[in-house]
Amino acid sequence: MVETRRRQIEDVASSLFSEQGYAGTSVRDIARGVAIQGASLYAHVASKEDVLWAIVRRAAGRFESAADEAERETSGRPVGERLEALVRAHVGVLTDDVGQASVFVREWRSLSPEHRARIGARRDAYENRWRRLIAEGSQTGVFVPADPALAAAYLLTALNGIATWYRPAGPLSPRAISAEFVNLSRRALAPGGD
Amino acid sequence: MVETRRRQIEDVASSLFSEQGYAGTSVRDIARGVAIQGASLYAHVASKEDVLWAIVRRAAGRFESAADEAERETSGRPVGERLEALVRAHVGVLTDDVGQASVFVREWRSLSPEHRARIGARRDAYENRWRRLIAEGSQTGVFVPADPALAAAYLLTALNGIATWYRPAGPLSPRAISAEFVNLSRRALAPGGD
DNA sequence: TAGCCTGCCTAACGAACGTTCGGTAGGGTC
DNA sequence: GACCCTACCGAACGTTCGTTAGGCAGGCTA
Repeated sequence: MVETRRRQIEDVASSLFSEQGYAGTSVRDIARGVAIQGASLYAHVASKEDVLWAIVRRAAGRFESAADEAERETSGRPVGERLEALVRAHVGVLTDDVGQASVFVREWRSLSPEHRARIGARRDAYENRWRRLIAEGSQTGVFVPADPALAAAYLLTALNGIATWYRPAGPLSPRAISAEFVNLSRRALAPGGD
Repeated sequence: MVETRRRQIEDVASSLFSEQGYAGTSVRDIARGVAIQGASLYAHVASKEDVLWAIVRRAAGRFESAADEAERETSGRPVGERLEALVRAHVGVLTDDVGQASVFVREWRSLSPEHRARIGARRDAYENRWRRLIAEGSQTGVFVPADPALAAAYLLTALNGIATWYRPAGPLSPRAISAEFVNLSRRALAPGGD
């Protein structure tokens, strides 16, 4: 029950943080979401920032292992397919738990300096995967010549935008979004258009 | 001096809000930025939210009039050129005042319900310009067939991402960013690639 | 039955929050 | 010299913040 409670707190905090931001959410708000008193939260949690850190860390892990799997599955395949798998994995993580993902995308600035640095390094490493892939495609002529850093930023923020508007109850299925965004992303880098 | 002071307050608030968020910035933080006491702010400002509202409203106006001008200048031209002008205008507003633009992009959720509704309507109208253009291009075969709503969301959030990482002192000039992002955006919608 | 552990409570802490108030220094107007 | 206005001050308001402390009910273990 302890671990369940802790998870429940993180889930409630995820959606509150994603709706109102970290600074805009009080400890008592979170507690209300799990139907206990604010002070009682501290039986399960070290601090408010500890909750944010747990959410962000877990979300980062999900992005990383999804990308790991995508790269493993498409290892040795053409660059275009590897990019497509990466896009699909990223969108999948986003739509799988929007609350958590949008906290990861938007609220990492609210972490303590130490945690922010730690997560910043992981974000850089993750973004570097995209840059490397784009650079490889550019050099081999499969992609249009593009600044890998700029193109990666373009793609990643385009995808991350999903976190701001996607709602599971909405009209668009994760599959439909993924398909369309894969097409847009592949074409953005594909030579020949125009 | 009154009007200057007010503008000075909004400028300081812009950068603070964009760095720490609206909820994470105190009235006394803003006051410190203009070297007066927190209470003295209220000689120039009705409330904290009033400052945010002024910033957001002004930023919205800048996006709108930049798009107006872009559409006026390219009226009657091919869809591809009109989209390019729209992208260029949007990126220009973003890089012209990153602080203000990123407050507009990220912090409109912190507005009061009334103001949030007002700005939401303007955001919708702005996004509709993009959708219409994309729909026109899709129907005439100039662009690839795409869901205009999804494609507009993709493009706009890709561009808006600039607000999160662009710094005037950084290595990338607004012109270079604009050129690259115009290319990526045009190609994303152009048929023929892959 | 005694004792302990878990999970929550109420009460309270000091600090910070947005905002209001009365006052005052200094310059411009009559 | 009397007056007023602008721009700011320090003090304080009531509220909320994150967090700590001590206690109590109820189930598990001995």
